[in-house]
Amino acid sequence: MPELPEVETIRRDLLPLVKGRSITGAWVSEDAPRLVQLMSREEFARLLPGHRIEGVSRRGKYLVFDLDRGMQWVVHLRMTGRLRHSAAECEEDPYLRAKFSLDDGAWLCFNDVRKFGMMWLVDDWALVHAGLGPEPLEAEFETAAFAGLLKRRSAPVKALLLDQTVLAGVGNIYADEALFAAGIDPRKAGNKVSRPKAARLHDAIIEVLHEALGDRGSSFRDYVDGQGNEGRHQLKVKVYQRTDQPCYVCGTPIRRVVVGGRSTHFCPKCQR
DNA sequence: CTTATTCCCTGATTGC
DNA sequence: TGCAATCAGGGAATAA
Repeated sequence: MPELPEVETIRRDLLPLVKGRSITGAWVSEDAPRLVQLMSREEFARLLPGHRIEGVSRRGKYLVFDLDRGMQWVVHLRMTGRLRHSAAECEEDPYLRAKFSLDDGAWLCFNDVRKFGMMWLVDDWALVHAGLGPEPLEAEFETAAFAGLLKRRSAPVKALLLDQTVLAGVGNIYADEALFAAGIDPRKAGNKVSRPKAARLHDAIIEVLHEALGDRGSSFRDYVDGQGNEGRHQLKVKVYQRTDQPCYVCGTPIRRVVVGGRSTHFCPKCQR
């Protein structure tokens, strides 16, 4: 489940390894019919080689390879996608959905068990991410605007944190963790969250994402970084997937409910 | 416009 | 132990 900290870790890993490299070959498995968006996988594999990678950036959970001639190669890992740098050919793997050779002999290997991952080759990637909300770790994520947005919505605050148009990059793990840190019941309607609580949630989101980034992300199931190594933050979560285990603050068993169609973990005593 | 639900996909987990 | 049902979840599509 790569969210902002995981995608950012991959970006930082890959940047020095691929910057300045040219793509010499591309292969997409015919068993991944939905991987390439907006064009056929054949066209994608034909058009990508020859491009030079000038940088690697990120927007929300989207990883973006900035190419020459104004093109962008955009990757979304969704649930189980992994994008790894390999000094040699990608190893044999039944879930390898695509691979890309570079001009220094290295490869980028895209592995995705559940085939939810997506890629685009575009010349105006704003079209792909149109409507994404602010970047939570940038100054554009403002307390007042965030609190105002919550005030205008009646959906559960947890569902709003998962809405990428509200803010970009938060998924199920960090939504639960931020709500715990702010002491807010995830089921509470956005417009019932007080201004001070909304401000606290705003700060908690930033803090939780920063901490997870420092731990190179959370590896609960499938996530690995750009070199194939696990993160460490799964060892430090306070509520996510801790159903029935005691709250670290008050000892009350952590509860699991479904909010916005997603499993949600919270402390019924610390979060009201 | 909003919110809620379904779908995609397959390995891991749970229940009998 | 075996096998079917359920779970996991990001985001698009659909329904209301």
